Amino acid sequence: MLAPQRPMKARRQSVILDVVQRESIRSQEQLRRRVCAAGFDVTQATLSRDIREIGLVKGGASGAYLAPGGVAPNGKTAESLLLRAASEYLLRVDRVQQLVLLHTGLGQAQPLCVALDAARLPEVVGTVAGEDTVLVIAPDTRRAKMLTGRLQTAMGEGTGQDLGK
Amino acid sequence: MLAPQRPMKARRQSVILDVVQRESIRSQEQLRRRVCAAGFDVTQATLSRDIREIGLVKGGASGAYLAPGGVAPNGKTAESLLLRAASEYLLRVDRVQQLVLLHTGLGQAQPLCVALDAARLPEVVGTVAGEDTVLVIAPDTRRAKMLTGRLQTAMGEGTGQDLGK
DNA sequence: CGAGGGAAAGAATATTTATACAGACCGATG
DNA sequence: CATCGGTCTGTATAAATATTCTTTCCCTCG
Repeated sequence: MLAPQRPMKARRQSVILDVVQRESIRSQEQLRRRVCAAGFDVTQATLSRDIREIGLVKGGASGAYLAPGGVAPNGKTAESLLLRAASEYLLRVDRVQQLVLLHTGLGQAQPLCVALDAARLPEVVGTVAGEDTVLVIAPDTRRAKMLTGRLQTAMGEGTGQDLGK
Repeated sequence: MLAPQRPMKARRQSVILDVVQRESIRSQEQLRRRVCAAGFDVTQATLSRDIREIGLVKGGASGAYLAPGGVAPNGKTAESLLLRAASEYLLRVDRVQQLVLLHTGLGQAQPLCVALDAARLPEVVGTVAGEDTVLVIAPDTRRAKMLTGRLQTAMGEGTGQDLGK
């Protein structure tokens, strides 16, 4: 033990929660890298214990770690909230004609969908939130493409595909 | 493999869901014993795959497997409710590429849609319920086919519930 | 001050879970 | 019928996770 350990554990666990909500974490090793990058030098064993204490849950279709209750970030303007939600929840964007599929971690489609609705973008006619995906119906293919690009930018880097089926 | 494997998988997964809800299962080996006892000779590998498909989640304070979305106190799972809803309302299933159309009697699309959403199937990205039709968007054609088959089976099997209870 | 207790965490390891691979089994097709 | 394509599964194994054991650091008493 080198580092001081007063509120250490609590802060670390908070970081863990944050990381897990921000991106899709599928192993403790992957998580460890993130947490280390955030300045906490931890081992897998400790993470295993932390995860249990926090009550994180692993599995679902995505196989990622999830926070049980879901998340509710505090309000900003609709637009900035959407950007924030996109950067936080959005994992991938696909488009099929005028339909856009937004992929998130399990249970995160709902908050993203709410943010998207609230933003009232002209490209969005309607949305349907699944468990880990939001279906967005755009007026036409052109605007679906616009939306796709916009969200991919917000996401940070576009990993999505654009199948024209 | 000697036994026939028609709706095998679906039944087995349904049993898994039941077992997991009935008692605290903390490992696949433990689950395997229960499922075997229910008449399904199955290996850990298959359970691992089933668990992912069903969308079960492991962790939390208990470290047990959980059905996402909480547990119904009366013991009815979202899955069994869906089977019941399907057998009751579903008249026909069509598929067009990755879109699945569920036909019901007038005014019955909504309840079926609710059941479908609650089941959180991995093949279901999102749903839109009309008056007598539910549109289901699957991630791709393959899973749309899976869903189609599954629902047609449920539709044919009248009373939905399985053996072993 | 010097036990004694307890939380915290690393190292090593046991246990558990996911996966690569291959075989069996349809169903459709030519 | 032979073949191809798909799904489903078991076996063996890799990968991931939980746990045991041990040490280090505070505290709190006496």
